[in-house]
Amino acid sequence: MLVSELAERADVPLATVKYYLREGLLPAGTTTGPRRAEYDESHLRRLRVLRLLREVGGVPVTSLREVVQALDDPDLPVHDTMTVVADVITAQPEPAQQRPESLAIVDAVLAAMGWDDVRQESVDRQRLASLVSLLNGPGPLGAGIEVLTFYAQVADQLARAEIALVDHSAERSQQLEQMVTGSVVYGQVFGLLRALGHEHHHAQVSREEAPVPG
Amino acid sequence: MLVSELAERADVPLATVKYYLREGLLPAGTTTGPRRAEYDESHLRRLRVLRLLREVGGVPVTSLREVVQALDDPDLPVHDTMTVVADVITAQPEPAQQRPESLAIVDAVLAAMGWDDVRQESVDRQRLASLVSLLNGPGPLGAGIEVLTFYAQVADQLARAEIALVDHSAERSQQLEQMVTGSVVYGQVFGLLRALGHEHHHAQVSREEAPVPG
DNA sequence: GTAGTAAGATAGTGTCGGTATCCACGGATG
DNA sequence: CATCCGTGGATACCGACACTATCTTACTAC
Repeated sequence: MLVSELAERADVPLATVKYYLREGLLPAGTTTGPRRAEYDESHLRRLRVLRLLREVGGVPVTSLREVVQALDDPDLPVHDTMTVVADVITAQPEPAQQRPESLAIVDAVLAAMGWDDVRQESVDRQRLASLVSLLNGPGPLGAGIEVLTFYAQVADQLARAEIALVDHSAERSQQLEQMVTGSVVYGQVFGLLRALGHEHHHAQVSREEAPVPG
Repeated sequence: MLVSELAERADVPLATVKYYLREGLLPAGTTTGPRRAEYDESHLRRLRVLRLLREVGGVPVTSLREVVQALDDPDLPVHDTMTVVADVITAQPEPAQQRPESLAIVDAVLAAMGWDDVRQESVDRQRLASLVSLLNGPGPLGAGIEVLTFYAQVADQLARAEIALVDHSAERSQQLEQMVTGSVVYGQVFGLLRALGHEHHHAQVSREEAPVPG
């Protein structure tokens, strides 16, 4: 297919597709003439993944470049590719200084969960420590090992189920595509369900506290 | 305290504090002279909440204005304030057209959970329907009622616990502050824990699939 | 008095994620 | 065979966003 068809099928403005091509997020089509190039289904799938990460996940374009680099290296094992992706797709730049004990708290939670396959250098581990610092700073909140471990136990249910759902017999690119998009989209889905749960349960306790007169 | 001290205590650039004042996110201090104004602890708390929503939650400044409007209306009951906030703080503009059956799927999940106190007009309900549309569109994913209900059950554990932790005897502003910031920060915390769980469990199955030789 | 800084207003800056324009030309169309 | 639409490719431009810098006036502490 031609680039205009690619854009139309993915429901993305043509100018944006050209932009992604420029940025190296989308591999060039096979040139069939001086002003002609052909794109195939793999381009379409890639484009859909990119838009999903951008629009649903809010992943910045510069991070997308790192994602595609990992995805496009056929010799990188699936798991290693996923760690690269994981380090990059979770929101927020926030470097933020952190109090020293926060990493220890995080590691205690990881130990309590038996999550001993989390890399020491995982960016998410650092980011979590930053958040823990923030929580234990000034303010009404606070994050002890018990609370965090409760959260981790709930997260574990999700993580287990989601990993179990991946078809490990499928080929590399399929697995990765599924895990990357699923991780982002279902992350949002869960967040929304949590918010809806808040709304329901808070309505319940509000009614108990202040019952309608009569 | 003077504005410069306020800025310093919250660890926010003075220019940014002035910007928030201009934008009406932060109420003006009490004027004590033509070029003098006093700020108090409530300003400091407000400023901390604002920064947290911005930096951790990624909430845009325009949405922050709606948040403070709701927070600053002392006659708005806590629960109604929270619904206003909930409609505004969950990420993404994404209007996105949706296939008609998606809302029905979402409502079936809500019914299965007994979440009958979710408002019909909840923005998150709509957003979730958009995501479901996306999931059931082209691509390797797909979201049936069963899967979504599983997610909702996990989310329910979090939502219940989080609502239960709120001190409902505290005064309005305290409750709201705690719920708003907690909802945002712990949302991030959970997301990170989920990612770390993915990393661990995926490492596990990867090792099983391709055991080290020897 | 005089140096320092406050408040308040106005204008400017950098980044991000696209859009728009332009060009030269090849393939489809009549 | 003439035309003209649309292509690939390059470059320039744009609007939103969240600040940031400057400038002015005047009080206040020394």
